[in-house]
Amino acid sequence: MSDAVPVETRQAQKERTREAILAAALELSQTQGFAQISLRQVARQAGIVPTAFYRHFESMDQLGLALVEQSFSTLRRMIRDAQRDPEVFDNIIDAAADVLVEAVKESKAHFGFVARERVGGPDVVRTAIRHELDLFVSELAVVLARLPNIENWSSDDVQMVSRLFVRNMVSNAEEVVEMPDGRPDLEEKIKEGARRQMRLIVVGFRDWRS
Amino acid sequence: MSDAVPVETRQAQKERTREAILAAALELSQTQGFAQISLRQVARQAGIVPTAFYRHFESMDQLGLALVEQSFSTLRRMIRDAQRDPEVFDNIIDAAADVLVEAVKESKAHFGFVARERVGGPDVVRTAIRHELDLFVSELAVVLARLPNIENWSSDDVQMVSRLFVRNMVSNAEEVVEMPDGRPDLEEKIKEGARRQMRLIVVGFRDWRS
DNA sequence: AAATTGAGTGAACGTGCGTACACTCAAATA
DNA sequence: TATTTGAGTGTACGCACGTTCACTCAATTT
Repeated sequence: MSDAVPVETRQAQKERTREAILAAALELSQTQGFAQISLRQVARQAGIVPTAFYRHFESMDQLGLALVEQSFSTLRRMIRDAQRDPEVFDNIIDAAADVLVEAVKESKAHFGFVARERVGGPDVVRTAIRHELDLFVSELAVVLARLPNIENWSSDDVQMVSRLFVRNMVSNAEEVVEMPDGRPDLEEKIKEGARRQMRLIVVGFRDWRS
Repeated sequence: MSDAVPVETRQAQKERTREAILAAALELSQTQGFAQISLRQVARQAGIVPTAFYRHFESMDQLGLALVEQSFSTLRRMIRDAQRDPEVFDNIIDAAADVLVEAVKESKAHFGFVARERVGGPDVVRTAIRHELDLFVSELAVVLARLPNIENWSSDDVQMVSRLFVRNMVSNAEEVVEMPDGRPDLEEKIKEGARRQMRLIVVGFRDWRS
């Protein structure tokens, strides 16, 4: 512990390589799916030798779990930001449709990862994603329960509606992810579709009897 | 062309092997996903030598497409049968929920294949499944358009609702497929959830304004 | 009865894989 | 300054893969 030229390089360098591995795996997953990419491909793309991979993850499964974590932290931050917006409380539907399309466009890779590996990934990854999505449904249910039309519903019903919303979110995210790049018209179409679907569900709220 | 002891064995034998290959691939797909099973695994499970595979399919991709076809023919037969049932017209919702759970239970493997490979499969398989599902949405839209509440909707709206139903069908099918085997309670829960979701959407119909 | 066909065989190939092991050499520590 | 640490290297291994090719031998055709 004394004077040294670099402020902190060792730890930071390691972190940078770790990020490179995560980024490489995320990119390769987009075209081939996480389950079919190999440790060697990831290492090659990340610019390291295969054996160096083990300094950061003990297996591809662990790398997959790290990607799940990264993806959901992106997703949660997005929802948290959206909740701060006062417009959201007034008009959840249009806001949600906008937020969805915009956020997904920004984090295509992470949304795509979740949508794809939720059903196509290795066992351990699938399980982790399902668990995160279940958490997400419950979190959204808490938000929904405070909305005007819903405040005196049974909690079972609120959970169900929350599931319906999340399910649609995942589906719409799939569509955005599959969307070709330079097509703002398609984007607007998906947004409009999401808006209608949500409005339809919300209109159902009004006449709901359990 | 004259008398022979066997009635027809050559062609039939070939067909049996083909079915064995399809069955083997379907079973292996359930645990690992179609994209990660190998030609040699399929051959092994089907009881043939790897090279014999090529007598029936020119590649794994072609085998995948054959499985898509098989799965959707199962699915279509199911819907056709359900439509004959007069109860369906009176009470689509409960009927659909019942039909869904029962049919999916009966053809778990095929539904699972569609749900899984729709997003996780090889490119060519994904494309084929999406195309079939789009067809399916349009077919369902025709049926829906004849229902009391909907007959004077715009066709855009009907398509949208049809998409919503198919989307939910796929999601619920996923849940049934993931369901552990000896749990009739879970099954009833999923059925009830599907019923509620569809009812919610239908209630929305009544107050719908485009 | 003789000739043809084609589903299934079995050995062999080149390739990419995961992982082991012994290594280097700069940053971190003492 | 001398020592330790640990991220990244390079070789080497055994294995499963897709595909090739020349083959057998029973059902089918002539």
